[in-house]
Amino acid sequence: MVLSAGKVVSVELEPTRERLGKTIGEKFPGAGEAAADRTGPGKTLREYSEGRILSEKDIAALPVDWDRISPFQLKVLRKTAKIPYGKTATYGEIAAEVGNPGAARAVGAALARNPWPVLVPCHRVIGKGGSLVGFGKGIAAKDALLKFEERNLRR
DNA sequence: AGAATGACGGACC
DNA sequence: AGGTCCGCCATTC
Repeated sequence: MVLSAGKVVSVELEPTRERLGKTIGEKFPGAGEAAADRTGPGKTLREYSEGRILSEKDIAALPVDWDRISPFQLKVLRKTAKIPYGKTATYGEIAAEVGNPGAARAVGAALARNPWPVLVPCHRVIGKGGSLVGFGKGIAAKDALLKFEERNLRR
């Protein structure tokens, strides 16, 4: 996870120092790393990984730099943030909900550049009919995240 | 300004 | 089920 001016700028599923360094250096000069902070986004991400069921409120509470993204992507991310833990929505549904029915493909493009994967639960957006379509870290990772959430809900 | 680019979706085979 | 083709839409170069 990378913070810039106290706001979440990037989240890595399996961060390596090389990747973080690359992200920080190339995309967000001046940003700092907050992988293990005890409060704020780092804490939220850690709790998620430990199985805590995050609510929409938890996501909304993140000090996210909403200015860095386009108006359309902003709408898509906000709508995505409302998908309940363990539930899923389709690209087409998100498109319709942000007022651009038919822009399913564009929704995919917007989510593909989600600066805060996992925290803004883009892994809960799937293809119509339940197909898992793509995911930045791979279909397997997407599947794993959904299974992970199902398990936690059943506990 | 125009063309290329996808984490879509629907039609068809 | 799986593969191709094509129309869509926001973004990027």
